[in-house]
Amino acid sequence: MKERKIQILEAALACFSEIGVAGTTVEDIRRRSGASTGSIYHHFGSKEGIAGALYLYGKNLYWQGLFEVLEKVSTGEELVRGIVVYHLEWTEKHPDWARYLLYMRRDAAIKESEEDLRASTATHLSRVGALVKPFVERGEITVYPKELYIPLIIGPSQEVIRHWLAGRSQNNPTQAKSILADAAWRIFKPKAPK
Amino acid sequence: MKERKIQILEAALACFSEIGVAGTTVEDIRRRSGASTGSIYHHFGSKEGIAGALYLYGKNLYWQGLFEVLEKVSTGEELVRGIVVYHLEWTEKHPDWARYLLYMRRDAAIKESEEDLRASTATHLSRVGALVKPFVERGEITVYPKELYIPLIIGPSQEVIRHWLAGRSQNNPTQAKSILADAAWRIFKPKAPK
Amino acid sequence: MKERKIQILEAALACFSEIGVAGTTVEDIRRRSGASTGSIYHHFGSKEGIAGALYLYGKNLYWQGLFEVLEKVSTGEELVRGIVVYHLEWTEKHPDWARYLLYMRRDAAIKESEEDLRASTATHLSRVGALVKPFVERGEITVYPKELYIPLIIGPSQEVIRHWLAGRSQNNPTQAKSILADAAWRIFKPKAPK
Amino acid sequence: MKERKIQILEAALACFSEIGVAGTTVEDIRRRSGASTGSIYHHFGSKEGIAGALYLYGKNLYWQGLFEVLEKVSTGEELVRGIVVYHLEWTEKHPDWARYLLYMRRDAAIKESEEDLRASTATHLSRVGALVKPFVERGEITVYPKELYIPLIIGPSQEVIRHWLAGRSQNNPTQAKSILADAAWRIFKPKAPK
DNA sequence: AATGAATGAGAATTCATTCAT
DNA sequence: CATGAATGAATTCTCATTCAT
Repeated sequence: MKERKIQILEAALACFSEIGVAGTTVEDIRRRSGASTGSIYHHFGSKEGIAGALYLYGKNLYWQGLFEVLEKVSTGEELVRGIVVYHLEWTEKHPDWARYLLYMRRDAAIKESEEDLRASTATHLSRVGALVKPFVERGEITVYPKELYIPLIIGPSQEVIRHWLAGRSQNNPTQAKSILADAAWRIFKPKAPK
Repeated sequence: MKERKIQILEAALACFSEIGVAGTTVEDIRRRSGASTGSIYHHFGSKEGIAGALYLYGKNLYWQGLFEVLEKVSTGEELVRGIVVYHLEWTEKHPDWARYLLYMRRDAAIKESEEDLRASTATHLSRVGALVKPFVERGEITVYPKELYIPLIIGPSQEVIRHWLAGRSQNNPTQAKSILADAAWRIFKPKAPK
Repeated sequence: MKERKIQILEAALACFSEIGVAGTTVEDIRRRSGASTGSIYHHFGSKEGIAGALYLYGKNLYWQGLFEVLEKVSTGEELVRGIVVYHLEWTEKHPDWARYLLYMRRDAAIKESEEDLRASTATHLSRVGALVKPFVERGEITVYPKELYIPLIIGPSQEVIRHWLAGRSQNNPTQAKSILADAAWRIFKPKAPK
Repeated sequence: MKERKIQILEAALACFSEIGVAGTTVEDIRRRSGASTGSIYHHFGSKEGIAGALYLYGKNLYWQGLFEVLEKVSTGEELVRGIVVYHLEWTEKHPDWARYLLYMRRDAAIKESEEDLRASTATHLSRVGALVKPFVERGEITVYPKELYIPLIIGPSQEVIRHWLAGRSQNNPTQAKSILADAAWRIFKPKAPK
């Protein structure tokens, strides 16, 4: 991507994270990025356009890191714990991105109908599905309805993260990582001896 | 409460739930409620005033129902399962309220500093603490750091709810209630036989 | 109509006439009318809204005057000459309105699809039709295809008016009124003795 | 002329004709022509530059055709009817050009002050004057004040054309050509037998 | 000649809030 | 209490034009 576009996205992320998308004005982004108003609109078309591009970009960052983790795990337990720990660590390392992706979900939902986001989400999910499938087939993790995997694995972590990102908690998310990983594994550990 | 005030609050809830507080204009509320601009300001002073009154009211609704559940449970398992099920059922029954309370959380952080909300939240939490304490002391549920109880119990349910409220899921939250309750209980069931 | 609305319309007419609709900014109208931006939008919704309301208002002015003329004529020749002369005199008396109605025709065409303008135009035309019909039936004026009456009667006058309004002619339109009325009558005078 | 220049002019004509010069953005022309912004400015210097070049070109097209007609007529009646019919036919054949020249008239007033347009208009008018003069002198057409010739000959046709170009009429202009030519001739036919 | 990113002044419009009736 | 006109600062977005490559 072009230098200018990146500068604008970085400024936007900082602003959005600090004062929210609604609270951020294009003027804020202009000032912070050093770009001109026209340039911003040239590249992104609208404030929503910036938000959408940013969401896509951030999501890709998150998923790329996750895939690296998924490719290294060899047991069901490593899989479940790996996802939880990655989620907590990534968030703690990139709080701005995490905050943005979390709070933007809804607004982004509008844009999600657009080609790019839809396509990217579909690709990621099917790729994850493929990586997880073998563990399920080998009976290394409990079988659940498809749409419950994500909630069951990262649900508790998400709640912890929300509190922390909202500034309502002093404890870093990773402080609880072993408890949260244990909890997730309790949910996914097969009942019968494998 | 006067008829007019209630009309305004109902209209506001519908608007806030649909397009968020920031996205809702006073004009939207005026149109939907049938009240005049002046009347709205007469009753609530500001847009934030409406949002605050609504938040307080909705939170009380949620907590009151929860207390009724908590007062009936007699075992740790009933406690954990009861909370999960209540959470899912209440949400499904009051999606507008649920959506509003969920999306307001962040903005609420600001408002939470205000007298009423602070006081109410503190009261609720200590009351819950008192109700839960005996079960912990009796060893009926696993001991966790204080700030992890809520995430561990309702985290997965929250994720399911979020998807549903955002319209990204066809399945009603309560469809998964037994799985989610099971999962929560797996997390809280004491390791050693009680 | 309320005082403020009229002030805004008057200011808008002056501006539009002087520098065109496209060239006029809402700020121009605000300054000239003394109203606030918000008030302008409260009453008209948009710049186009002002243009539309103005068009409707001006058209009514024109037609009302025309009806007064039409009600007084008693022969076919008086009818034809009366229309021509009225058209020239009205224009010369209200150059701002004339300019606006003439140049706005096209843009107004967009708005014409809206209830008000459509309805008003239909009403006027049918009323004129009713007033003219007797003369046609009595054979006092030549019969032409319906859609050609207006072009044939005021076509030449329109061209003269356009030049004058555009500032490309020193001669007032009414200077040519007898020639233009003669020409119109030549077109409509029945061939055979009536 | 270079291919690129022509592409730009054609795109500009289409745009200007559809939504007017003021309503057309350079971006519209860029998209439609396939040229780059820079290229457009390289060739024409400004949006006005395109409009001017186009106006000059279109006007010449119109006049050239008219001269061909004028050179063939041998009687006053042929002259008057010839102009009317040419005007209607040319318009119907080149609606984009007609629309553009018509709607540009006012803006053109400004540009008319520029060298090229002024000179060209003057040349055309004097040439027409020279061609018409003999008929006047021979008494084959009625004498009118100079500035009324154009309005009297093509006034009604212009009105018909305007309606058609604005899409407010289903009937093609040429459908009415014999009536309109008759009407014009009634205006110009000498009273006394020639 | 061509390209398209960059510019920035200026425009339309929004919206929470106030206030006279 | 109710009404709705009025306010005006703030915001998003447009667009002709310039300029480096």
